[in-house]
Amino acid sequence: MSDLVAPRLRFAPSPTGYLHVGGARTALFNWLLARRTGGTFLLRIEDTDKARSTDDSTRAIFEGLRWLGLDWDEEVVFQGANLPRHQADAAALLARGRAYRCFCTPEEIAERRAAAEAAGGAFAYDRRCDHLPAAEVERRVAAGTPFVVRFRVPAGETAWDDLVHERISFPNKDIDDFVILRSDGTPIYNLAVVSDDIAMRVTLVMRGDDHISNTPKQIMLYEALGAPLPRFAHLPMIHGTDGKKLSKRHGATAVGDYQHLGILAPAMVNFLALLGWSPGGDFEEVMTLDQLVHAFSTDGLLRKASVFDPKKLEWMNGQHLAKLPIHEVEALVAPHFARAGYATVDELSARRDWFHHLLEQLRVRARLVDELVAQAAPYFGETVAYAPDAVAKQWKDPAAVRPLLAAVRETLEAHLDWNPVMMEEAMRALADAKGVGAGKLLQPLRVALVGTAASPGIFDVMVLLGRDRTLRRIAAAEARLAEMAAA
RNA sequence: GGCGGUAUCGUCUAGGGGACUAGGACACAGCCCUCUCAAGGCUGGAACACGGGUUCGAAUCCCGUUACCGCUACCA
Repeated sequence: MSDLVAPRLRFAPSPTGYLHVGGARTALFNWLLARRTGGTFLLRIEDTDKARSTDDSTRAIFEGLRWLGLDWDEEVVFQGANLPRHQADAAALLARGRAYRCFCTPEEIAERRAAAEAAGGAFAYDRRCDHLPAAEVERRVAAGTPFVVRFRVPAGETAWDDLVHERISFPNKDIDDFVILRSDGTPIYNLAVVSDDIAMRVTLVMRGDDHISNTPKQIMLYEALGAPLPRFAHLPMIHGTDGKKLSKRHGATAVGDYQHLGILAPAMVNFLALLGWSPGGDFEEVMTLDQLVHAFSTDGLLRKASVFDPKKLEWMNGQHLAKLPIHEVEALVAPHFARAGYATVDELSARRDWFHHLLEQLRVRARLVDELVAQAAPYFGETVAYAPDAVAKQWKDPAAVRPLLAAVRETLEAHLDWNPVMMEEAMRALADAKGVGAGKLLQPLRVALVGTAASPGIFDVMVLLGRDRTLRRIAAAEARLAEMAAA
């Protein structure tokens, strides 16, 4: 890592779907290293596959990165715009004799491949077009015969010192003379990537380890093009709970899915950072983006694929929800409250002290923003919905509960000073006077106030609700209990 | 099939020859706290894939086996 001085890194997704958690993690590591070392983080959209690339996907990638807080340096590069250079590089390779035209049709290749496989062997292009006399090649080109350009793989071995795997090497004999330019003149992935990485002066290529077998081909291309080699770092994959590559079968796989599920961006980033990387030793797992930047190093990169555990992500989210400065939580969740129809963001900020108090009470009890929003319902509006299970348990004997709640209401009505200490003293005194435990009073009261069996401390609930609304809700509960007793 | 990669609790991981009766976190179970639910604290069960080496000594080094993953396109 000591030789990584201000590296130029890039994240190069193809816009054929939403920003996947695996891609997000790759982007994150590139970004983290760039920010840690004072390097540069570039973004390139690999849209050369026109059939599968969409503008929607491109937008989703931008939005996903922005949501995570991963900002990129310099202008976004669209690979499709570099077609002329890709073709020029292919032509240069042809001119230098490092590549050759191949007139074999896709059908012929497929046939030979099938035959080789039927014979139990592996197919390898036999270089027959490389042996064509120059005059014959000229004749076919002049005649307009379609051709692809193949790279002539030299003899020997191709190896590199991977930042995560150390030395990896491939005997060149196992690598086919791969196509670099299609018959329609467009470049194949490996050529486009190398051409662009050279043009963008990328010095460290950090990507998924599914690219390991592309790497020797790319290294040969760099050498043939006379360009300096970048360093390579191949990150392990992220798998689903069943150990298989993450896919829709595993539920949410796009970062946008988690955003909508109520995961906070800092939690998502924190969770992703710890998949395939570790600061080493004993460390606090809950970290801010800033702490991640300071702790990040390629030394901590792991080789083993990891399993994406949604349970731990939720836990992580709960941790961030509970630890973030309250104003940040407000900014993050207020829009969700607005969407739930409770109040507008402006209305909430107009009652900021109250809202912060509410969030303080709710945030340790929720893991997802959606849960928090759902739990906030009783604090907005006049009425509450009584949950059947809570009613069945705490209002089991309506005839006995009603007078208790009436006594609670009367006691509270006698106090004008609406503070939790006073209320608690009064309630405990009342329980004593009635000869019951505090729970016998407070649990039915909780149902009356929020409609559920679980909530923040009941005295905080009353403060949050306010004196008048609290008293009205108790009265409403008494009425309801009277109906139940009569039924 | 060929080539490449990987292998520590169910999961994320610490570990770089003796400090390992293998540590932490998530999840799970129990207890404490307590007006409920969370949060928090404590406790518990739970792993070095297998077989050979090397060494006085191996989770750590080497080889093999097995399993899993990736690549093997005129996809990226």
